Amino acid sequence: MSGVATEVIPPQLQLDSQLCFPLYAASRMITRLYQDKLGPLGLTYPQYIVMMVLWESAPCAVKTVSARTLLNTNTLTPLLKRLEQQGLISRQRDSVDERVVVLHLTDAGRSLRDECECIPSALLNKVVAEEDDLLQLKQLLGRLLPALKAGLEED
Amino acid sequence: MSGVATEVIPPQLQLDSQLCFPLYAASRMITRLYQDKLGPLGLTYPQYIVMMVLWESAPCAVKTVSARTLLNTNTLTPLLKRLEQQGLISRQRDSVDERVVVLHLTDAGRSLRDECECIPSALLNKVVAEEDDLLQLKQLLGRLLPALKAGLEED
DNA sequence: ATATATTATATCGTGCACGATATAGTTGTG
DNA sequence: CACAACTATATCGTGCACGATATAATATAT
Repeated sequence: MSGVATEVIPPQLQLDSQLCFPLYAASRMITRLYQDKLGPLGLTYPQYIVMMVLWESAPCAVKTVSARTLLNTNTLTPLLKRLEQQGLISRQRDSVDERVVVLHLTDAGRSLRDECECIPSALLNKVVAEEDDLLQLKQLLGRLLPALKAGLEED
Repeated sequence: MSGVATEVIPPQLQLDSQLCFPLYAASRMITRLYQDKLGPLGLTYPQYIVMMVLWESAPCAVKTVSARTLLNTNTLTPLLKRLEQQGLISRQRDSVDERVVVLHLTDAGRSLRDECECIPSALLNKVVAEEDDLLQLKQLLGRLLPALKAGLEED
C-alpha cells in the first residue's frame, strides 16, 4: 500500500476518460511527423500551414491567413517575417488601404509547393491506420471545429 | 482574373483536404477553452494535464509523467519547477536511485483537484456537439495515437 | 469637418514544445 | 575493479501560441 491513493479519482479527471488529451497528444505527434519531412525544406509545421493558405490564396492580406488558420497576428507577424527572410514571400502595405499588409509568393515560395506535394502521402504510408478511420476523423473534426469556434466566441 | 492562380492546387496540399490541420486547430481551440477555466486557478493547460497524471499516480518519477503525457524533460522540468513554486508539488531526488526525481503532491496540489472537477462538464455544456460524435472521436484518436507513436519511433 | 468607433497589423511578456546536447548516477561486462 | 553502455534528468536555443496592449489608417456619426 502506497500510503496515499486509497482515494478514488473522479472519472472526469482521469486522463484516459478525457477527449482533450488524445487530441492534444495526437496534434503534437503529427506536428513532429511533419517536422521530419519539413525540416530539410527549411519549414516549420506552422509555416507549412501558412504556406498552404498562401498557395491557395496569395496574393492576400494577413487577415485572410488569420481567418483561415485561426492564428492571430501576434503569432503570424513574426512567422511571416521569417518566411520573408527566407525569400518565400514578400510583405507590402496596400497602397489603397494602408492598414493592410499584402502577402505575395516569390518564385521560390511558389516552387516550394512542388517539393511539399509528396509529404502528405509519405506520412500516410508511415502511419499505418485504417483509411476509413482517418476519413471519419476528418468528418468529426469538421463538425467539431465550428462548435469549438462558437464556444470561444460567446462571452 | 487575378493574374496568378489559373494553376490548380494539388488536392493533397489543400488545407481543407488535410486531416492534420483540423486536428491542429481543434487542439488549440480546446486548449483556449480550458485556459478560460484554468486561468483563475493559476494553471495552464499543459500544467493541468500534468496535474491529472499526478492526481492519478503521485508520488511518482518524472519519467512516469513523461511516458503518460508524451512530453520530454525539456518541457517537463521547467513546467514542474513552476508547479513547485506554486506550492502544488514537491520535487526530491530519490535516495535509492539518485537519478530519479520523485514528485509528491502537496495538500494544496491535492485539494486543487476538487476545484478542477467541474471543468470538463462545464466545457461540454459550452461546446454544443453530439455526444455520440465526441465518443466516436475519442475512440478514433485512441486507435490513431498508437499508430502515430509507432510512426515516430521507427527511423 | 471633427470626434468616435472600427479595423488591420504590430509589440510585449510568459509559457510551452522540441531538437540537440550535457551530466551525473547506475548497470553490465570483461 | 575498471570502463563502457545505459538511464534519468537538466540545459540551451529557436519558434510557436496567445492574452493584453498599442498604433496607425479608415469608416461612421454627429
